[in-house]
Amino acid sequence: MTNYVAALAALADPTRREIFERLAKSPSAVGDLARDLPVSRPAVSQHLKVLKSAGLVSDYADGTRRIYSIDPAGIAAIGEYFEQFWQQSLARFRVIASEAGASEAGASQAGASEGTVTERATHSVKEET
Amino acid sequence: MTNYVAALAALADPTRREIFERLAKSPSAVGDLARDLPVSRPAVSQHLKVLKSAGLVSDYADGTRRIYSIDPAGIAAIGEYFEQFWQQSLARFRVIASEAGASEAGASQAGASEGTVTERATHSVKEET
DNA sequence: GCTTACCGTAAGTCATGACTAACTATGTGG
DNA sequence: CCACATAGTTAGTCATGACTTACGGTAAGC
Repeated sequence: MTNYVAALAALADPTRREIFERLAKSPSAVGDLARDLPVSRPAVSQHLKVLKSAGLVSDYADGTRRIYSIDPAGIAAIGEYFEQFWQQSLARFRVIASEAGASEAGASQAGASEGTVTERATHSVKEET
Repeated sequence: MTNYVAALAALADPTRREIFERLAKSPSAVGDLARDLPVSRPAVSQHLKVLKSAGLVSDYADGTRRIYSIDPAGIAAIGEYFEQFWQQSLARFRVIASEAGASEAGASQAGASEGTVTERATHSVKEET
């Protein structure tokens, strides 16, 4: 877990998230990224600096160019962070569901339907009013 | 997936993250949260509003008080978002490692964190709503 | 060596949002 | 009905950070 705080702050910015998602599709140089983005090249450089220090991307030199690609470390850090809360939310949810029965447990409007993580929730919760 | 964008933006703020983590430990009222935090009660109220619209917390009335607790939906949204990139980063990593061999692939030093999140990727359970 | 291409850094501007203080609204108990 | 307690809302202030322009620095081609 490199630093989930930095990773969260980094991906909160739309431009940075866009850069990150493009790098997830394919590694790219700074200029190539800036060419397809609505911001200047220095802006992209600054964003990459933030992403790198957050452990979300890594780079290497190729002549005068620098090729950036995503780094699994940062993703893993965030994954572990939320895994922790996932457990806690499950425990809480189960307690409320059992002791409160059908009072206010329906407060959470489970919008998420399918998805690996959501399934683990609905799998164990089993709220049979 | 409720809205991973809003969820990421919400948890990027330190105060909001602190509130969220406290709610993960135990559901609380607004005043109780503000009493243990270095900010005023209206500030907590505003943060809770953001967290709620991001699907990260849910609330219910208890007299004049409002009890807030974490909502699994928001966590699930972020989980799914990163799950997607986890796959891509793994694929990328494998390609680079195999085709580059020992050139400059050492740029990304993320071999350590394989276990934890990888498990989640393989955990695809399924169920019907 | 000199030019060209590519990138990072510095300084400065400007908008977003986090915060407080004052007010309003609603529920509870005498 | 009145006093109290709790919480959401509004207006305004202030700091953080996202962006651009200008500059410096390094590697490749002629």
